[in-house]
Amino acid sequence: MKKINEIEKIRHSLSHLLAIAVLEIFPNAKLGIGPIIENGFYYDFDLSAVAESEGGLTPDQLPKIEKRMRELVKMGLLFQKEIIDFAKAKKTFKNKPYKLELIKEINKNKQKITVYKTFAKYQIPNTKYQIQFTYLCAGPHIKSTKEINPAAFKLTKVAGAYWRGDEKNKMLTRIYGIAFNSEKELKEHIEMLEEVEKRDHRKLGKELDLFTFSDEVGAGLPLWLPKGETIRHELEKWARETEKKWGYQHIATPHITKSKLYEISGHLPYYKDDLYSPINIEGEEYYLKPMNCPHTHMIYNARLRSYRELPLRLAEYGQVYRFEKSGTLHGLMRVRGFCQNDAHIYVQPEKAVEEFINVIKMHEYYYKTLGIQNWRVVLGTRDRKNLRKKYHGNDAMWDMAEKLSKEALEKSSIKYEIEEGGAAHYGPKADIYIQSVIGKEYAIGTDQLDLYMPQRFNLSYIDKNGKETMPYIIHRAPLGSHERMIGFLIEHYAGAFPIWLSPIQVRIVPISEKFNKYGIEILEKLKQFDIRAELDDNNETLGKKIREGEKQKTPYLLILGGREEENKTVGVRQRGKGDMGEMKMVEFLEKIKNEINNKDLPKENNKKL
RNA sequence: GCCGGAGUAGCUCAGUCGGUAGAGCAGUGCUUUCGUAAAGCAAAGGUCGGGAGUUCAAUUCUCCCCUCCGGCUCCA
Repeated sequence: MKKINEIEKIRHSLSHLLAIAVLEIFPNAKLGIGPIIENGFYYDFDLSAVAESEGGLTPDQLPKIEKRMRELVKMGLLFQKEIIDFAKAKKTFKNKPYKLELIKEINKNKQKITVYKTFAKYQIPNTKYQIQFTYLCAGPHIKSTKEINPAAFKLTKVAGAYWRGDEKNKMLTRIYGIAFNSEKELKEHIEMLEEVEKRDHRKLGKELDLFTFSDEVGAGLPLWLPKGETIRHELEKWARETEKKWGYQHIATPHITKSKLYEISGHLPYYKDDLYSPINIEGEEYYLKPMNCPHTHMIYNARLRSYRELPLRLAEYGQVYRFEKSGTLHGLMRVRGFCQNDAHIYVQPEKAVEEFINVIKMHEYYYKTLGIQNWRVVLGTRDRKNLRKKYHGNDAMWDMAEKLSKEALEKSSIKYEIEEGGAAHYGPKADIYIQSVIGKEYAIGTDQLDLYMPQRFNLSYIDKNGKETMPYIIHRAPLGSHERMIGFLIEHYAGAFPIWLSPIQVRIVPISEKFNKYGIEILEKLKQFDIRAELDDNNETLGKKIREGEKQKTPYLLILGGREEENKTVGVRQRGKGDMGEMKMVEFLEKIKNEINNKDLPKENNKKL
C-alpha cells in the first residue's frame, strides 16, 4: 500500500472539513466519498434531497464554504479513529445511503470498518454547539486541524460526477479543492495553471490563426486556416518522407464504405453508437469510416500476395469520422473528424517482433525530432479475471499476441507498463502517451499486433514452400492524428514552432514605407529559396510592427531601413532573442536554410515552468 | 450522453432590475515616414447564439434547441 505523506493527510482532512461546511448549509445533503487527488481533494454530495428553495450548489458559493472551512481549521478540530463492528456501523449510518452501501461492501470483503470522529474539544465560542461528526473513512488523518495552513488551500470548482464512477448511477455534485503546505506553494501552483492556460492550443489557435470551428459545420469538425494547414502539410510531408525511407508505401482510400466491410471486421453492430449514421443510397447503407484498417485490408486482398512482398507496409494519412459524445469534445484534442498518421504492416509471423521493434524505433525518431522528451508506452492486455464477451478470438491467439508484444517492447529496451483490461477487442495494444514541457500528457497513438483481423478478412500470402499462410498485422500511428498532434505541439512549443514547422518563417519589416520597395526585393529572394515569408507593409511605427511580429511568434524578423538598403543587408531579429545585427542576405539564407533542413528546435520557449 | 456555468462587434470585455446597446484592440480612410514590443485623427462596424412563448414592447422574463467552458463517463 502506498504510504500517505503529511500533505496528503492534510488534503484528506480538508475534504472532511468541506463536508462539514456543506452540511451546515445543506443539512439534507447526503455524503458520497471525499478522497485525495493530485494537489488536492474533492468531496461528492447528493443534493437531491435539498429543497428547491435552497437553490442548490453553485460555484459562487465556494468562497463562502471556503471561509467556513478556514474557521473550522482555526477551531482546532480533532480527528479520532475508531474501529466499529458491522451492526454498529449499520446503525450509525442508517440514514446515509452511500456510506451504507460502502459498509456492506467492506463487510462482505471481511475488512475492518473504520470511522473517524471529527470534533471540537471545547464548546465553540459564542454558540451553544459543539461540532461532532462521524465519518466512515479509511483514513489516515492529521491529529488536529491546527496542522493545516489556512492560507494554503482553495476550493476550485463544482462539477458533476457519477456515484462510483459509473454512468448508470446517480450523478452527484463534486467540489474540488487544492491544498499545499505553504501559501507560496499554492500561489506557485495557481501561477502554473495560468501558464497552462496561456499555452492552451484553443487560445493560441485563435491568436495565431491556425484553425477554427463553425456552428454551421458542426461540433468537433475543425476547419484548418492557411497557417494551420501549413503546419499540417509540413508535418505530413516529413512523415511521408520518413515512411518512404523506412520502406513504407502510401495508399489512399475513400472516406465511406458499404456496411458490409464493418460486418466483416466485426465493428457492426458493437460500435454502431460511435459511427455517424449511415447514408442510404439505392437501398445500400454506407458509413463514414471510423478507422482505416478495413479499407487497407481490402487493398492487401486485392490480389494474391507472396512472402517476397512482406513485410508489406501500407501507410495512409487517412481521414476518419467518429461520433464522439458531445461532452467529450475538446478543441483539437478530441474531435469527430480527424486525419490519422496510419499504417498497416502485413508481416510473416516469424518477423513480427522484429517489425514491431522497428515501429518503436520510428516513434523514438519522431519524438526526438519534435523535442518530445517524455513519452511512455502502456501495453493494454486482456483482463483475464473478467473475460466477458468484450474480446474476440481464442486464448491461444491472445497468448501469442501478448507474448510477442511484450517480447518486442522488451527487446526495444523501452520502459513500458502493463494495463490489464486495456486491450482492444481484437488484440493487445501499446498506447503511446506523450508529455509536453508543461507536463500535460496525451495519448497520441497506438501500436497493435493483430492476429485476429487476418482471420476475419481471410488474409493470406504464399510462403517459401508455396503454402498459403496467414500474416500478422501491425497497426501503427506514431504521430496519432494531425489534429491531436498539432494541438499538442501548439502547447508544447507555446505557439513558437520550430522554424521548419512555422507557418511564416520570416517577416520582413521595413522601418517606414520608404523601404517597402527594398522589402519586396528581399521577399522575392526568400520566395526563390522556398522560405515562407511575408512583408509587413502596414503604415505603422517600427515598434508596432515588431510587436506584431513577436506576437505572431515569427522565428525571424528582417528589419529594413536606409542602412540595410545601402549595404544590401538585412537587420536580423530572432524570436525571443531580439536584435542580432546586420547580415548579408546570402549569410542569412544559409543560416535559415540550415536551421530548416536540420529541423532545429526552438530553444527559447522549451522550458519547464 | 450526464451535472454545473456561459454565449453582447473579428478579438477581449462592459451594460440593460423589459423601452432594440458601449469601450479597448484589430480592420478601413487620412495625417505622419519612423531604427528594435502599442504614433495621431476620423468614419465604420451588432437581428445581443437560434427558435417559440409571455408582454403595448424581449438582448433582458419563460421554454426548447445549438455551440463553447469546467468536470464525470466514454475513447475500436
